[in-house]
Amino acid sequence: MSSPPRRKFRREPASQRKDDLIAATLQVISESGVRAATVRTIAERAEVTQGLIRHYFSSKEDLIAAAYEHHMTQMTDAVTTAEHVTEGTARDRLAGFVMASLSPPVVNPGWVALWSGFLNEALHDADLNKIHQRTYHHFRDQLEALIAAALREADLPATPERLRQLAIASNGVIDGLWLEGGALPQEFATGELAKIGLDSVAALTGLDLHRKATDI
Amino acid sequence: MSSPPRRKFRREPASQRKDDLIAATLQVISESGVRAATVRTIAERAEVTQGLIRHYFSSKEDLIAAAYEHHMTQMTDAVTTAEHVTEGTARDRLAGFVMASLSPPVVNPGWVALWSGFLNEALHDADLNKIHQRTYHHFRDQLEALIAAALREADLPATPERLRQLAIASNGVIDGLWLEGGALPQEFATGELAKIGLDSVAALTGLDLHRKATDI
DNA sequence: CCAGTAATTATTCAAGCGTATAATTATTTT
DNA sequence: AAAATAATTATACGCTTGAATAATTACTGG
Repeated sequence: MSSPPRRKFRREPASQRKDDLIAATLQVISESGVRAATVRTIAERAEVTQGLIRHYFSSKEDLIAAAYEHHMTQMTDAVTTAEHVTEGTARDRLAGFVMASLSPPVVNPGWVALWSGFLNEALHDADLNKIHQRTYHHFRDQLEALIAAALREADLPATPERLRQLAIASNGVIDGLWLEGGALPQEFATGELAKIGLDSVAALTGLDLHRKATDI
Repeated sequence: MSSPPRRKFRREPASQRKDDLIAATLQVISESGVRAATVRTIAERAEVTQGLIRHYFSSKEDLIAAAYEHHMTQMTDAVTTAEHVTEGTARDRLAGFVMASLSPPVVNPGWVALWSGFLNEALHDADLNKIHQRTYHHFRDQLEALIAAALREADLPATPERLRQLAIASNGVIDGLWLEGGALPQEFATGELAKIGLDSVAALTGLDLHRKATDI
């Protein structure tokens, strides 16, 4: 009649625990999809018991939203802080932005799984929809600013309307290629998507994105 | 102690019933996401009892796969059989293909919900993954054939490699814009996405897709 | 080093899940 | 019109789900 000993545990700072639970959520969804993201599976991945989730998040939905926010921030940051995106000529920064968006670790089946799972939820959940809307705009606005700077730099003026269309189109081709590369990794050779993406944004904007500025 | 009367029903041809169950599955997922697609919810939508699903499909997973296949076929067909895509010059057919891909009913939140939900499942399910791969290729191959014909028609020869890249890029921008239009419908004016898509494919391929061939 | 606190585990609950099987009834066959 | 058939409903089973609550234990401030 001996009951198993109560499990040992450590008390972690709240922010650390929350981050761990968010990380566990992202791992589960990226590996097994949204349907697998149950409180028990997530808790197991985080090596805690399920009750703890409710101690830090008011509901599972709340945790999912936090994980969504975290993932989209991480993904945008992975692009905007990548090499060649933070310095150099505007043209080089734009090229770096496109390259980073279409190379590992941004192109990655797990991240596509996260993105598709969250999007599917966002389409019928107002809270998640807001996150989607906000992060979409944030990414596109960054891209539009880079395009605007590169065009100005090349003395190719563009009206606000045309700038908007270029940003939407460039964002579209980046998104589409990113998605295809993550969903069908074996389909594309190393660097192929990045090259196609760079060529495409160049063709759309009329900019030459290949030669480094210093080579001119 | 009177038990409620047993519910009346009609016997339908097997193919009709299967189609109804598939249609109900698509309705549920498009309205409420993959997580809402339970056998009971689907059966209720199809106005039958849940046991019937197992009479026609060996498992819920089997029904989901059938619904996926059905939806992707329907979506591709909606594009490839649209007005201006089946006849006219190659350039007009290509333009019609792009326009149809980026206009209602193809651009539609419900269809994005279906697409994202199925993709999320496909990323960790071998059977669904095959459907994804096959339907992706089918769509892209159709697009590549149209681009090839339009380039030939305009005396702009392209190597197979360049043709592949143009198809990937064009497919990417169409997918990306389609997705954004379906996920954020209020974001774009009527016809805006179709215009941007047409401009983009024109810029990518070097073709003028706006003037009708007869106007030359 | 002890008392207080709250982070964490453990347990419980009602509802929902996919599936299996038995009972019924609409339709077809003879 | 009766009998056979199979489409459909009804019921049940074991498991999982998100959430609520109770019991413990690691840590902190005195």
